[in-house]
Amino acid sequence: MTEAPPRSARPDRDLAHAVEASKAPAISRAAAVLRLLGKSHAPLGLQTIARELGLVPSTCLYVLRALVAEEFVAFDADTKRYSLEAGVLTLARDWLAGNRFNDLAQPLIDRISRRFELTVLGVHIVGLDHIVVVATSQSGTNFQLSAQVGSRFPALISATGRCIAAFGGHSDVELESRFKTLRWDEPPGFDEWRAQVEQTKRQGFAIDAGNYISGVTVLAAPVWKTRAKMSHALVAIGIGSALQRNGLPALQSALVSAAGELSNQLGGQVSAGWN
Amino acid sequence: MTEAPPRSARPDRDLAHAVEASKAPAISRAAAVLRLLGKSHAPLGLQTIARELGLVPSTCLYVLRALVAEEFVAFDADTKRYSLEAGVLTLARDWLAGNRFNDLAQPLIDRISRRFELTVLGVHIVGLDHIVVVATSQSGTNFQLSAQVGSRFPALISATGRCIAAFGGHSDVELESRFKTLRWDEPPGFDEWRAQVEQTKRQGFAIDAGNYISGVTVLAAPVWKTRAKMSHALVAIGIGSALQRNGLPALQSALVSAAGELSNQLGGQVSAGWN
DNA sequence: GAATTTCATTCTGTATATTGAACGACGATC
DNA sequence: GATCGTCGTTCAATATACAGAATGAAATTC
Repeated sequence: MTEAPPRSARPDRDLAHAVEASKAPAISRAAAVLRLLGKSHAPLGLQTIARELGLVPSTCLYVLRALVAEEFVAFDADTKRYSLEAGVLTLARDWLAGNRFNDLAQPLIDRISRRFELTVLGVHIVGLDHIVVVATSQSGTNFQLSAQVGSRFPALISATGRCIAAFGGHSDVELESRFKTLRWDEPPGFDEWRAQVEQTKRQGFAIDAGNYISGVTVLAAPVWKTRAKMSHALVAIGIGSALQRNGLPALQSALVSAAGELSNQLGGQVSAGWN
Repeated sequence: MTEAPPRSARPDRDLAHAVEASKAPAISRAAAVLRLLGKSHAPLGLQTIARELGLVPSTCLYVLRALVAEEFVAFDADTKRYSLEAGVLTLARDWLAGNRFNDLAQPLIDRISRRFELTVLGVHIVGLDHIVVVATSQSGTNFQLSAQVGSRFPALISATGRCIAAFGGHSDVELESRFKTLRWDEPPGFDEWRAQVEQTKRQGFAIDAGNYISGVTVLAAPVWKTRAKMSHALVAIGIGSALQRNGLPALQSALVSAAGELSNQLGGQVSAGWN
């Protein structure tokens, strides 16, 4: 009778692993809770959260209480439901304040966005497997291909991915294993992709012609914090057919030259700002 | 002999207290680390962080490692220094996505900002002692009085504070004790302030005429999520002398009417969005 | 409106996260 | 160029955060 079909069936094995390895498991749990609340489209109750993450309810309760006390999580005393609190905005502002890339990149991407009437992003390469959008600029005229600041993408996807593969200094075996996990609208074969990466090395920027999203062309140019380390990229996103007409070569050189300018500015002064 | 004079003299007694009371002290420590890194204008080393927060270095190291693993903290392997990582942006985006107030408020404050040529903010009331700026709109023409999204202020400061005092349902003793901790350019006396709060109750909005910042006038109108609970406020900020000329009464009614409209929209549908 | 499931929360013993000292390595100082 | 100070890191003992059962409250069902 009490059949209890497992609703979510996936009590977050990654979390279990992270908790096991860490010397501060409470922090892993807290991070998992925050991300779960972030993904959720509505406030969640204690049991739901615990079930979803594979946590013991009592432990989960203590985690939530601590997060509420720190103003990262909001608690509605009437409904007993939890959601993200505005405190997370403060951290984001602090990060942006200490980040020179954004201040320098914004005017450059604004200019390119206006001139070519498309969406331009600044992205930050975090770790070895993710990138985060940190600056955006959309031309009002185009029906905008929008991406919000804070969005995360797999490192190797689309044009940015080819840049990272070309300039990130990762081993071939690692590239191949990560490549297999990617989701594309129209996936390139691995050999085909390898060839495109090689071309990216030669020409200094990458193109994704409809692979990631059908009909959408993406350009990416690398930005170097130091000579050795590619830290960011500038990304232009437009409708493929429109781009062919409006002078792809001009966009390419504009993007590459802006990225180069940024690299110089970031590499120059070492002491102020740190990302 | 081992006198060990305390360098920073203030190893964060609040943190010590929070850790003591909590059943998940690691989370309090992690939050303190994040906030410290946020405030800092440069990456920090392990010892510096531990000293500043009154933590044992080894414990602090484990906290930092966990935060790095969760991509909330960046670690420079060369300099062994820690700073905030872009992962915090993702949480902020998630919060914004689940928040109907912002979407509804932005066009309204844009309109008021353009019409009266001043800075208009949407603020979120978090807990009993802080507000957070969640939306901003600056008129390009004025030399902008800027405030960034994510900025935190004491709940009772300036015009917003008078609104919270008037409509927040807090006890008089609590109001007085919190009032004493505030920092103003030109502090009002407590009795004077009480009278202004009473006036705010009657007229439905608040004015700060140069108290918080000399020469700057601030208006605030309350936004109600439910009949009982003031959850947000709309805030207009301008140069005092300019405001007197440009029709303060018109601004007042525009602000109050926008706040009322928001209250209706937020109170209406209960199920979508939650802040 | 009573019964029953589901929820949030408290409680207690134990596995373990935290502590403080010791280690090794780097950089500054004289 | 040797010494000293400071840094990041490891390790073993123990104070304690956490898992699981028990409790009470609140919906939900019949």
